[in-house]
Amino acid sequence: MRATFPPADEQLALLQRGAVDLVSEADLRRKLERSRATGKPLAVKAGFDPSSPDLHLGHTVLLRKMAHFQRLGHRVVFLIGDFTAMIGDPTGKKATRPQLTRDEVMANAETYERQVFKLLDRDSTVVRFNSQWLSPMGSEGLIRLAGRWTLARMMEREDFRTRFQTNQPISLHELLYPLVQAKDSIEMAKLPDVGCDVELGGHDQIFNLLVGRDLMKEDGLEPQVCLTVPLLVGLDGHEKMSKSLGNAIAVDDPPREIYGKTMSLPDAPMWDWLLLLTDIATPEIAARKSAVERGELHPKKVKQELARILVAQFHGDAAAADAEAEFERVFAGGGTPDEVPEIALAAQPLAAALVAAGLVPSRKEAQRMVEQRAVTIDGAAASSGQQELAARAEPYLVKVGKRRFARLRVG
RNA sequence: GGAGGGGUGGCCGAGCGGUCAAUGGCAGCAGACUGUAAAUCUGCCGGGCGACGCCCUACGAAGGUUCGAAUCCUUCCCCCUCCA
Repeated sequence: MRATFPPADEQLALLQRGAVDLVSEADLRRKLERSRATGKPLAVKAGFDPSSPDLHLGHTVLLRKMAHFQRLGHRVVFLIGDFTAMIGDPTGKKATRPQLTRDEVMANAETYERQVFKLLDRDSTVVRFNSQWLSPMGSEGLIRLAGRWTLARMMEREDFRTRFQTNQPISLHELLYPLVQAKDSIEMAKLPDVGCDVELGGHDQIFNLLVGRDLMKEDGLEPQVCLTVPLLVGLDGHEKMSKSLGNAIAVDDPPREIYGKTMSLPDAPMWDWLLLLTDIATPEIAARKSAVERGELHPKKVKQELARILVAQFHGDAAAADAEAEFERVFAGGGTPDEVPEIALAAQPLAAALVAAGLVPSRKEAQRMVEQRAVTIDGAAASSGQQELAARAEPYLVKVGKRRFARLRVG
């Protein structure tokens, strides 16, 4: 089957949207033109670490870029770094990650696939595991690989350099990571059913991607084009989105949560989110931004549009509409969510009940919440943590803070 | 291999025998104001309890000295610097 591709310029426009690095544009254009001429789609590589399989919006920036390639008729290779994950990457300072077993890796990989195909087209996606070529390499192969780079060149990488300069530890095996990743590209390029024309990554990956490009050249292979996307800012509006920082929206989050969390995003990063997470045309985003700056458009409106789009992306339009209606009713209207979890408890003091219901982590905390008038029972502020929640036919409607609700059925 | 510096609550960082659950900053939580935005103001910010007092756990780990230790001693683990 000979595919037909749009003109290279047209393709470039989409592919460069939101991109940070593109090395090089000329190479990419050449590859695009060749694939047009031959009808052979490009192979686009992106690697994923299977140690924490919960995808969040930060990952989807990259996945969406992969989807852009697919939309243009190209093929993506979803590379699961099972080999590297089993080594266990201790980069994150103290958090020495537990080594994953084969079974855990496979289970995580499955979880990945389930989430990933919300955004990617299954038919034009190839899933690979890098243990396929890294395992047989052995220590000899690894040493040979290490011999292909120098410390000086490795220290060109910014995070290594700053860690070195600030006397932070750098484990030797961390130095191997860029090389191993490069090895992935080399091996994939050699496999006829895989290939590696372009490698995608977050902006923090640019060094690794470029090592791959260099080593491919050295091996006489056609070098990969390196394309990076920005790291998405998380809900705090400051740090990059990550599960461990608690500032993430997970792909698996329920619709109303995606909507609500999005609405809590500070205004400033909202424009980046529109660019990186939606298909709204760039000029239209700019138009909204200037309208907001002129005071002609309320920023909340724009954020709601963003929230709707994000929910729809993962749960469909109906869910988006529902989430918005719910949001307006509960937060703008001060109402009660229509789905409040109901929890059955024995009669006990309020503070204990809040803990039992999972609304607060400890009784101390419950006590504090009550003292700060943040706890409401049936609409009235609770007066004391010791107050007894007596058995009652009707459940108590309890609210803690702005967004924690529960119906406590006490019997 | 040698010499020296250091490991404190989510992070940074004071304390260096009692008055230390541990100053301060950041982050976080709650309240006010709002648009579940930002900024600002206020309060909270280890846990438990018959609870404005008491108890438990906590200052890398384990022992010890002492009426009493985050603070002193011993051993161990880890990090960093300089020399080789």
